[in-house]
Amino acid sequence: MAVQSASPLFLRESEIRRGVELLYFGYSHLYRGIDEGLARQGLGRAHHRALYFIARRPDMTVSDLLRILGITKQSLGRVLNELSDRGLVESRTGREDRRQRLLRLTPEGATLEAELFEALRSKLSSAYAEAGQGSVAGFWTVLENLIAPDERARVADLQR
Amino acid sequence: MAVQSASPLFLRESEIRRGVELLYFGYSHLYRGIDEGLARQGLGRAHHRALYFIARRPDMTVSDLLRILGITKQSLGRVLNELSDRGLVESRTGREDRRQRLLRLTPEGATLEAELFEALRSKLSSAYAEAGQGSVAGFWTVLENLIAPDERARVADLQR
DNA sequence: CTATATACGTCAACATGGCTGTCCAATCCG
DNA sequence: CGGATTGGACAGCCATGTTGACGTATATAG
Repeated sequence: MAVQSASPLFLRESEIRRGVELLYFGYSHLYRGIDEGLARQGLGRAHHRALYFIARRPDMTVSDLLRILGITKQSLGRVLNELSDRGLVESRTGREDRRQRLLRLTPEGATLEAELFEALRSKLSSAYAEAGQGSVAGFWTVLENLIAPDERARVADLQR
Repeated sequence: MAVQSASPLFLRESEIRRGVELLYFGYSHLYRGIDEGLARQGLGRAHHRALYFIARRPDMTVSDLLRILGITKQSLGRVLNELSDRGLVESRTGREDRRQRLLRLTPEGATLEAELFEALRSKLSSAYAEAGQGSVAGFWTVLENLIAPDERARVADLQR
């Protein structure tokens, strides 16, 4: 076996590990700033995820949010109760189907979400700017292909 | 205000939200398969991260691993104890500095890590293949720029 | 109208994996 | 020698996920 041979297998593994590591550290870095803002409100990342998607799709139903987050009803229930206790989220009964609860941010919730989003925005937009538009397109393409086909529709649906 | 105007601000926010969402769902999907293999051993993601980096850099010291993972000594201690109880990781005393413990996978640990890596590899490599080489380069570039400058050196150091 | 399915909420118990604070032993180095 | 560093350990707490079991309101099919 050749020492450090540039075999396809070796190259492939190295490329994969690079992707794994960049995703891990990039993801970690993106959320590092958020945690501080959340802690000031006594909230955690789970609350942020709910706030984020409710901001993104006002009047989303509970079950839609459950499907997006991929957690159990009980876990989400706790989070939504805490958010509504703090007056950040409110829900109204659905007009067509009165079993549904349509979720919305209150003005206070919208303000908090905007503040947290700003932390994400500043980090991602400077990464976009330094990388250039072509790289951003590649970044999106790889990630889209990483998502399971059956989930892709749900994710794409979020962007209009 | 024009309906759906292509204002720079609107475009920027939409591009940022797209990145946030793709990162979240892509990252989630990448690790979904891993959890099952880990559960069979009674291990969690925290164990996998330790296994992964020890595999990547054999003879890494405990404090190097702490810096990479960004967790506390106590949290890592629990994980390392569980891994060494199961015979997956072993440590030897450093040659130069005898206070250091150099971490290594046992053959069993290496086998498990390889099996878990295979799950990552199959998902990421098919995303790479579908996206194409140009997109992969962009994917790497954006993520590298997303990592804080002071962390970049540590991450780059992992890839040789 | 009745039966069944769905959407949502809730109680209880438990696991994982972070955290803080504190203390200690071995070792290195000036 | 004495202070700094590396690593390990004990105790307790918190956030956020899990299962399982139930209950209520509403929709919908037969």
